Amino acid sequence: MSPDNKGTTTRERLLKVAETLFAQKGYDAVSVREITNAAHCNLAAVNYHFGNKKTLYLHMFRERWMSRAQRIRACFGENLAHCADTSPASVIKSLAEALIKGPLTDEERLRHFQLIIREMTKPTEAFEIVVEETMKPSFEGLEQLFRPCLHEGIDEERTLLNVLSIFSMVLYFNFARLPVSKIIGHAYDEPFKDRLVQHIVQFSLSGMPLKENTL
Amino acid sequence: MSPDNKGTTTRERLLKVAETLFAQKGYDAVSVREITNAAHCNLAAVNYHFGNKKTLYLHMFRERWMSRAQRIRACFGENLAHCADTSPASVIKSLAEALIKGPLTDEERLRHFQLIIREMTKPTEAFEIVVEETMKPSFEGLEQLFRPCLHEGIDEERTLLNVLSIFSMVLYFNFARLPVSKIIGHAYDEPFKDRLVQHIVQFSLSGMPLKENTL
DNA sequence: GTCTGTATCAAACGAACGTTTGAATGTCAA
DNA sequence: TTGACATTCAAACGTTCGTTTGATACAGAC
Repeated sequence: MSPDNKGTTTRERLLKVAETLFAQKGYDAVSVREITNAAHCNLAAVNYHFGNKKTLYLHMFRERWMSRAQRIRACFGENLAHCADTSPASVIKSLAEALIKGPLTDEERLRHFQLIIREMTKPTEAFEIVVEETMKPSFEGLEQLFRPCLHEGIDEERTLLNVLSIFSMVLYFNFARLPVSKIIGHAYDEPFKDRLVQHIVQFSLSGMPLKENTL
Repeated sequence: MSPDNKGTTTRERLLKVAETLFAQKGYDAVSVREITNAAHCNLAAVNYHFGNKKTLYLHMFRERWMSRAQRIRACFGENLAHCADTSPASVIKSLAEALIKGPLTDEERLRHFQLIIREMTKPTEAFEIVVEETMKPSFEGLEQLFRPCLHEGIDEERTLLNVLSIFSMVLYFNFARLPVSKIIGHAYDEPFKDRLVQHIVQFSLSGMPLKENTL
């Protein structure tokens, strides 16, 4: 047994290994044999604990991905609570920091966004759950936070477009590390993440049609 | 033979069908049999014309994807030429229109961005080519167009981050149609695309640290 | 001890995969 | 008409896939 497998059940190891492999390679490119080998268990374990490969994937998404999304949302809430106000500047900064520097390790964050990108590109049953339980509530929450600070003429759709645009940047800078690194010419280190947060906050903030007295 | 296959060679049909299927399902999820059935030719045709499945994919990317990227770049150039100046407003508008309303049909555009997202998520040999021959030149060209209009203190990295942010929005709103449609509550019709272009231009423009006299 | 249920295992299942083969076509110059 | 070449075809190749099976090990209850 490798050291990171001590004290864990076969079920937990399967979920953990499956998440890493599915994120790296995609559902179809990962075989059950590859998963069970990496989890140091028998081939039949997937069928015993989860019924089949597809159900393993869905359980992984529900039990691991969703809880991580929850941790990010909680971190956003804490960040915002530490701010003096709920101005758009505070909201965007709290959001960008939660997503880019937040509670996840670099590896976790990479996996997290790889998985959701794969779901967006080729949706499974997991996608519906994510949209309804994570994305919609998040976006509507943000929309309500921003609304009082936007000009009265701005309708809901335009507000949502603003939120989606912020989200698109966060998503892109997280999952497209490879091309971004190649284009900017250096790695994704901590100082760069700081610059990234700063950039997203500044870029998004000035991109929004704010009233003048709301920073 | 279906009507859209008249007057085409087996090779061309294979490339076309392969592109659609690879974009929809991803490389691993598409079998050679599925491709050759859809192309109305024999199973062995892939091996005869391209050697193997992987080489078919690479040829498809080189011959079809790259040429489409070229068409988009050409459209951007034409859009910009029709403008009175090369101000950031003109550049961003020309870019957003080329990418969102440009020379591609809706289907082509969907496939185009699905394919590049797949390459970003799980790079193959095709990815290196795209970065070097399409993305880098495009981004550096945009960076040079923007540079004279930005404050002197802005270094190259921040300029690139601005360009990448614009790109991230375009990319997101093209490939993530499904979640976007669900969140905004209606389809991706022509009026919405107009609103999208308008939004991206306005959002990006005010997000950039421009000198005051450059619109 | 015996029984019961949980968990793991090696081995095999049929199906689908990418690829290869060799014969059967059609085409066109000699 | 013949020969050379390009293309298509049905059939089979060996491999890997997801899944199933039946035996085995081991716990705690009675």
